[in-house]
Order: sequence, then C-alpha cells, then structure tokens
Amino acid sequence: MPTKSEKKSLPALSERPNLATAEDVPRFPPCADCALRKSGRFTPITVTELAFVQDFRHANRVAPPGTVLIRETSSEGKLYTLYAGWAFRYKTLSDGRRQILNFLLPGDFIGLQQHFNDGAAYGVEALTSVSLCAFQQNGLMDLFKALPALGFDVTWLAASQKNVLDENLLTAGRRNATERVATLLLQLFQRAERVGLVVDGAIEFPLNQQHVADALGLSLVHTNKTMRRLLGLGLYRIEGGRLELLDRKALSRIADHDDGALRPVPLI
Amino acid sequence: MPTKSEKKSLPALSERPNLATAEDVPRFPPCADCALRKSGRFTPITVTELAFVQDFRHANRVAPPGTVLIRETSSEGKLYTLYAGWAFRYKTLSDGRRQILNFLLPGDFIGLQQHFNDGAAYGVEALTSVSLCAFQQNGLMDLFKALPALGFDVTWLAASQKNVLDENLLTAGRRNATERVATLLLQLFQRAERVGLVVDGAIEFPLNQQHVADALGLSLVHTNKTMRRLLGLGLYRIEGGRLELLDRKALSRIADHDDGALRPVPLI
DNA sequence: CGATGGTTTGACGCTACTCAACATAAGTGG
DNA sequence: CCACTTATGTTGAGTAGCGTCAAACCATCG
Repeated sequence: MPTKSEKKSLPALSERPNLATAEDVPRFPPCADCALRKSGRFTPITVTELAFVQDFRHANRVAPPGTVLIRETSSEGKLYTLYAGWAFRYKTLSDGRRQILNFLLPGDFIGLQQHFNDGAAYGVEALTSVSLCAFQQNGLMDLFKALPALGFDVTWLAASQKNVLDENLLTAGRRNATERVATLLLQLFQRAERVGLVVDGAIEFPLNQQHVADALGLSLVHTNKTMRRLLGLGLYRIEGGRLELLDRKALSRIADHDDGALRPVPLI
Repeated sequence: MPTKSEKKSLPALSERPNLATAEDVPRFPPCADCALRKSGRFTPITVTELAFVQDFRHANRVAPPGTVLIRETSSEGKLYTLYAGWAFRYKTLSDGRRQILNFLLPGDFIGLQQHFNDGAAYGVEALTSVSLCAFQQNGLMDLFKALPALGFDVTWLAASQKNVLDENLLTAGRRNATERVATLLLQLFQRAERVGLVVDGAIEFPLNQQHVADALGLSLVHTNKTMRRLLGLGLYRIEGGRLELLDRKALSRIADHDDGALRPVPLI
C-alpha cells in the first residue's frame, strides 16, 4: 500500500538564500503592469479585456509555504490566478494516503472546479511563498457575458490543465518508477520554461521527495532510490533548491515523453 | 512493467441480444426533441440556447463498437456530444502500454482539448455503438460570443470531466487493486445513474477486463483475480453485459469513495 | 468444426512497499 | 556554544502485491 504522507510541510526549502524567485514576493501592480503578462509568454489580450480583468480582480493574497489555499473539504468557490510561486492540487484518502494531482505554476487558474462543485473536492497547498490574484466569486458568469473572449480563455485554461492531468494519469497508471521520475522532471521543466522561469539553465525546484512520491504514486523510499539512480546517470542535478536537466534527450527517451516547447496559454 | 494492451477491440460484448441500450441506436431528432435532454437529467436551457445548439450542430454520426472516433495522433479539433452509447478516452506509450483516461457516457462533450491543442494528444474509441452530435469545428468562439451561457456550460462540462480525472488519478496513484476495482464499478454506476441509464437496478456494462485493467493501471491477470474476489464477496454481478451492484455500502467503504447521487450537468 | 476473443487459473519472479536505522542540515532554547 | 529537536535525505533487509508467462476453458461465429 502506498505511503502515508506528512500532514504538514515546513518552509525550510523555500527559505534558502539562493537565486530568488518566490522569495522576493512580487507585490501587485495594476493588471496593465502585470509582470507576468509583460513577459510576453502568454497569449495576447485586448485593452478592453485587460481592463475587465483588473476590475474582476477582487483582492490579492500572499501566503507562505505550506499554506492550505483551498481546503479539501470546503466548497467555497474561490477563484485565483497564481501570480508568483508554486503550489499543488491534491486529494487524500481517509487513511492519509495523498495523491498530488498536479503542480501549479505562475499563470495557472485555480478553483474552477469547486465553482461548479460536484461534491468532489481537492485541496490546494502552497509549495513556496505565493502571490495570488483573487477574483470575485460570483462574477464568473458576468465575465462570460461581458467578454466572451475571456470566457473562452477560461475554458482554454481548463482544457490545458486537463492535458496535464491526462499525462499524469498515464504516468501513474502505466509508467514504472524510473519513467515516472523522468517524466515529472521533464514536464515541470517544460512548464516552467513556458512561463519564463528558467534562469541559467535551471529552474527553482521547491518539491521534496515526499512531494515527488505523492505526485507519482510511489513510496518515499522507492522514490529516493529511483531519483538517486537517475542522478548517478548524470541526467539531472538539484542543488540549492534548483533543478537543472543535464540530459534532456535521455530523460525524454526514458520517459517516452515529447520534449518540445509548450505553446503559450492565456492569462486571466 | 504494466501490461501491453491489445491493439484492437472487437464488438463481441456489445452485440449480445440483451436489454437493449446502445443496440438500437437512436436516430437524431431536432434538438428540441432530444431524448437525452427530455430525460430531465440535465440542467435546464432556454429556447434561444436550444435553437443555437441546433444550429451549431453540424452533422450526426453513428459508429459501431471499436471505432476510433478521434485518433491519438490527429490534431483536428473535432467537437462532439455523445448522444448515445459508451466510449473512452485513452493515451498509449510507444511500446503499446495503454491508459484509459476516462469513460464517456451520454451527454459527455468530446474533443475540447484537441481544440486548444498543445501537441498533447489522446484517442477516443467507441465501446458500444455510438451516436454523436458533431459540431462545427471553428464555431466554438462564435458560441461563446453569441450565447455566453452556453460557453459557461462548456466550461462547466470541462470542469466536471476534470473532476473525474482527479478521481481516476487518485485511484491509479494511491489505491490498491481491490480498491481500484470497487471505485471504478461505483463511479461508473453513479455516472450512469445520473443520466438515467439504470434499468431494473442494473446498467449496461460494455467493458471487458482489458478495459478495466487499462483504466485502473493494472495487468489483465491481476484485474481478473481481483474482480473474481469481489464477485465472490457478492458485491456485484455482471450478467449478459449488464452490471448490478449488490452491496453499494460495502463497495463505497472499500473504495473510500462517496456514494451519493451526482448533480446534473449541462448538455450541449 | 476450427478460429477467435474473452475469462480463468497456477506458477514464478520482480518491482515497489514496509520497517528500521542512520546521516545531515538547520533551528531552538538554555 | 551546545544539547536537543525537526525536516529531509539515504541505505539496507525482508516481503508482498502485482506483473509475466503459460495454458486451459468457454462462448460465439463463420
């Protein structure tokens, strides 16, 4: 039977004084000055739409690592865009076994499912310090009505999160431990790359091995041994909380996972 | 390493002359007479919206069991609503290992992700004879513009499919074989129940054990042994291609899965 | 009938899990 | 500054759940 995971995680990792990414939490400029959007790594948006989004944004929120942003039991339909930092969605069984469903990176839209709640629930927890743009809970329909293109973008984001879930399900269901680790490293790197988080060929990597295990459906011990093996093969390096891929071709081959640049997605 | 699955599946199961469901393929009435919608098991819709949907519907399609409705490699953005019958979405690794991502029941909206293609691909295959409403490929944005409420519904459907994926990922990642089978049986029954497919306390069950294995990330042999065990415990019965749950409480307990009625979702 | 697809069962082996212990780094309070 | 604690990573030993291989059984079909 799979591992039970710890109930709490501590800030330790994310407080290392390294190349800062989530450490210096960005404040919240008006949407027109949004650093994320200005990176040019998202699909374009009109000024009208931008103004609407600004108006739709209801509040901002900053939270330290380990914060539960959405409780697994709650059914409040909070809506966020992750502006900076890392988080993850998860579900747990009643005996504590935890499955991480997917990791959330800047630009990801959070909480859409709760909004249409089915009773089904998931939790969201911050991995690093995070900054969130919080939207009006009941305004989603208004957004669709006022600016259909934005509604379209919301759907687009939902669809691309579904793609990630598809991949993760394939991984958990049909890949062995080595393939799983390779897939995860590659996938996270690709996703970070898309939103411009690569600095000096490396990305921040705030996961501990328990997170990796819970994301891949493996036990902590086996995850460790598998990661150690890939490390020994010189395929990647994690130092100072940052991940560098030393042989993407090999990882891509092991994972049987395409290593191409991901297309831009919208930013709400 | 997980099982390789068969490349092809044949109609065998679905052609049994039993209580007909997908056998007598429904023809396509105008949307106003849609049998599915008239079942009252979907969220309400206005006449204006209904007219638009009718217009948005571009063609109909009927396909026999085993038909590949969407090829895993294609990136054409076909859009369908499954009107009658069962299908499933899947991904395969290059050596043939297959993961079924989720099963599709009447009312499910198909093809949304391809529409926003990321390079990521999945296939869709008919389990039974299926009837599909095919929509205009490039008209999705028009739909959002013309009737935002319909766009909202599309998003809603995407979100509820995401919920199913979340559950399936939890299952594949953290449940053992017995729990997985129990979860699948219960989940399919609940979903079938929601759209009114229960007749005499049983639903059509067109999956063979290879499908179950591929959905749960198990090998065929182990799936068989596990199903046999649950059968021996008198928890369910499959006869003549129909599934009956004999002890939902027990299944729900084993699966650690809530056994409540699912809420209605929209129908496009 | 033989052919085919699906189900079932037994034997065996390996991957991944469990248990347990130890190492390391960082933080805390005295 | 040190003893103590906590989080995380590492390694070894033993085991079991699940995969693989192989063969048989059964039903349907041409």
